[in-house]
Amino acid sequence: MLKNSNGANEIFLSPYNPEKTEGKIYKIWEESGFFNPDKSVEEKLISKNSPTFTLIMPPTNANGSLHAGHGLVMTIEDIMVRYKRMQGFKTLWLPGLDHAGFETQVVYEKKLEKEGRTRFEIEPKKLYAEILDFTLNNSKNIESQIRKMGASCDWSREKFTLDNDIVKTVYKTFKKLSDDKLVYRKNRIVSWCTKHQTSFSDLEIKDEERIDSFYYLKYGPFTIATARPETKFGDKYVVMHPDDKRYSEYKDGQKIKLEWINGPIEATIVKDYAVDMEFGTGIMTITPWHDNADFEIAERHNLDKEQIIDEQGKLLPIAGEFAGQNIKKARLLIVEKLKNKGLIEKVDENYKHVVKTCYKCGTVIEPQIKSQWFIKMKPLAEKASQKIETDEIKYTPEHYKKITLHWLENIMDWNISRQIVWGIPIPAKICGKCGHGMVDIENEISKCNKCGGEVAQDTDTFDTWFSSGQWPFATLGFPDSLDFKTFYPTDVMETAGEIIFFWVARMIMLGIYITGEIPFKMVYLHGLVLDVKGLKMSKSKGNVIDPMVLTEKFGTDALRMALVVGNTPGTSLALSEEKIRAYKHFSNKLWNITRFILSRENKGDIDHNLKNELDQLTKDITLDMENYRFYLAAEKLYHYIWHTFADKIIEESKKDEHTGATLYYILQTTLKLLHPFMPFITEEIWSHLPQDEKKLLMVTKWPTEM
RNA sequence: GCGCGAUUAGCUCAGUGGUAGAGCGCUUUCUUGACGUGAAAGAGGCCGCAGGCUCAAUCCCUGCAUCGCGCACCA
Repeated sequence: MLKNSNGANEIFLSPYNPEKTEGKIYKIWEESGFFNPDKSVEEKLISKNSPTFTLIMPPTNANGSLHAGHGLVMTIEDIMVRYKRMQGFKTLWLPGLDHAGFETQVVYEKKLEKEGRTRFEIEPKKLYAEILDFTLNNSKNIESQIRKMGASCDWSREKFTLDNDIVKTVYKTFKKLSDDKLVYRKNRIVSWCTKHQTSFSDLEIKDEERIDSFYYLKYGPFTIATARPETKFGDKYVVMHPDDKRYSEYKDGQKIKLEWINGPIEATIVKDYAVDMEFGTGIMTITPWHDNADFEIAERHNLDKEQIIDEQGKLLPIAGEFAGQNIKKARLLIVEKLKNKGLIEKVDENYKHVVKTCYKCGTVIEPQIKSQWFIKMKPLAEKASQKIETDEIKYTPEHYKKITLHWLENIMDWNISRQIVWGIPIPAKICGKCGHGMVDIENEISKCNKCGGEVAQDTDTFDTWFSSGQWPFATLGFPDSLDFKTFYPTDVMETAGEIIFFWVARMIMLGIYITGEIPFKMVYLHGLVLDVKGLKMSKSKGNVIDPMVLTEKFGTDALRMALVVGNTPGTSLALSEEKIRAYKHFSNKLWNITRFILSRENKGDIDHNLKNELDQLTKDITLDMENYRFYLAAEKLYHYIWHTFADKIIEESKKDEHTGATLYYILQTTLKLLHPFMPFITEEIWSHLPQDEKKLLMVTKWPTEM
C-alpha cells in the first residue's frame, strides 16, 4: 500500500508555476531516452516485437519560428504519440526540418533587399551558401520551440530535407521516374512570376477576381474581345468553333489580310472546339506563348508560337514602338493607339474575371513557354485513387477523401523545375546546342546523346514539394534500413488541411510508386488557427499570436488544452486568451486537488461505485482516442476532474476519513488519462506521489477498465 | 458553373432519432482549512427557413437562404 505520512509536499503550497516545471520536466524526459522507441525495448517496457506506431512530423521550416498552427500540430501529434506510447506501442515520432525552398528564398531576398542587395547579382553558389548559413543558424530556434510545446519526438532521428541521404533518395526517385518515362523535359507553357523570376506548379497560383476593361477589337471582318490588348501584337490566328453558323463561310486554314496594331498582317482561320460560341463574339485570336488555352490550341493545330513579353514583363521588339515597356504601363498607350486607328469597337468597363497571381507576392502571373522538367501524374494518381477509394488510406475528417479523389481525377502534369538556387539541384544535363535534357545522377554525361553537342549542368532546383513528397520513406531510410522495415508504412499523417494537394496527395502517389506500399494509413487534417475574431493571422494584419508568448503567460499545458478542446478536425479554431486562461485555472485546480490528497492518508478500500464510474470514463476516453476525437476526450477529462472528482468526490470525502485510497486511485488514473493532453503538470505531480515503483508517467501503462 | 463544409446560449463551439450541452461572459450569495486561478445557486436557446420520412426530428431525406472554402474556367 502506498503511504504518505509527511503531509503535503512543500511545492504544493504555492499555486502551480509552469515556468518552474516545464523546462525541468522536458529535460528529464529527453535525458531518459524514452522519446526513442529503442529505449523502451532496452528497458524491457515493451518487447522488440511490440506493435509499432509511427508518425512522421511535417518538417518545419528550419529558418522560421513556431506559429500558432505549429503549436496545434505539436499538440495533436504529441497527444497521439504519448497515448500510443503509454499503450505499449513501439512508438516513433520522427521530427524534421524543412529547407522550404521558395519560402526561405523569398525571406532571404527580403533580407537582401533591406541590405540594398539583390539575388540576381550574387553568384549562385555563394547565394546558396549564404542561405544555408542563415537557415542553419535559425534552426536551433525552431527546435527549442518544438521542445517548449512538449513534443516527445525522437530527436536522435531528426532529419533535414537537405541531408545527404535524403537528397540521394530524391535523386533515385527522379531517376526511376525518368527510366519509367514518367518524367519528361519539354517546352511547355508554365506559370511565371516576373518578380520572383521562377515558374510554379498550378498549385502555387492564386486566383484573384478583378474588374477590368474588356476591349472589343476590330480584327479584319471579325470582332474579337480581350482584357489584355498588350499581348495581341503577334496574334495571327483567328479561332472559331467549327459548328458556329455565323462563321460557316470561313474555312479552316483560310488566309485573310487585315490591318492590325502595328500595320497590315495576314491572319489564318483556325476551327477549334475549344471556342465557346456563347462567349464574347464567339471568335478569338490566340497568343500561344502567354496563355494556357491558346497554347493548347496551337499545339493541336501545329501553329507558330511567338514570345511577346519577356521574363521581366517587358514587351519584346515585336511590339514595335512599345518594345521595352512594362506591360502594365503599356496597356493604356496601346489602347490609345488602337482607338486612334479606329480598331476599338466598344469597351466593357465592368468586366469581371479571374486573374492568376503569384501566391506569395500577388504579382500577375505571366505564362511563358519554357523548357522544364514535368512529371506525368496520371499513372501515379490512378494508383493513389484506388488506395483511397478502398479506404486503405482513410481520412479524418472523411470529406477530404472526396476532395482528394476529385483532385486526383483531374490532375495535371507537375512542373518540378524552379529557377531558384535554394533547393536540391536537379541532377540533369542540358544540351547547349539542341536543348535536350538528360537525367544524370552520377555526373557522367559530357556530350548530348541526341546531337553530340556540349552539355551543361541544369541550373534549376526541384520544387520543394517534390522532395518533401518523399518524406515518409526518405526519412526512414528506404529501402534497406531497419527503421524502414520496422516503421513503414507509417500510421498517421497529421497536417494542415491547406496542404492536402501540395503535400499529402503527392506523398501518397510517390510513396506508392517508390515503395509499393501506402506511406500512411490515416490522414488526419487539422484546420487553421485563427485570431480571437476568427480572422486569419497575418503579419500585415498584425494579429499574429506567438505561441511562445502564450506558453510563458499561461503554461504549455494550458495552451495545449485550449488548442485541442472543441477543435474538431478540419475546422478552424478561433484562439482566445480567455480560453487559455481557463485551462491555466484548470492546471491550478489539479495542483490543489493534489495538495489536498497528499494531506490525506492513503488507506481504506477503493470505493466500488466510484471505481466503476472512473472505469466508464476510461472506456469513453480510450474510445475517443482511438477515433481521433481528442477534442471530446480532453473536455470529458476536464469536466470529470473538476466537477466530479473535485466538486463531488473530494467534497464528500471530507466527511469520511477512510477514503484516502480511493482519492489516490482516482488521482493516479486521471493523471494517466490526462497526460497526453497536459504532459508537464501531470508528470510533475506524478513525481511527487508516493509510489512503490518510480517510473516516469510518460511510460506508465495507459489505464484499462477492469 | 461544379463540388465541399457551416448555420445550436451574448461570444467561441461540442453533441444527440425521445426533457438541449461546455468554456468564457453575465446575475446573486459565500472570508466553511485543498484551491477566490475558488465554492453554491441562477438567468439565457421555436438547435437558419420550408417541406418530407417517423409514434417521435435540432439530428435522417429534399429544397431554399446566408456565410466560408475548394476546383474549373471564355479570349
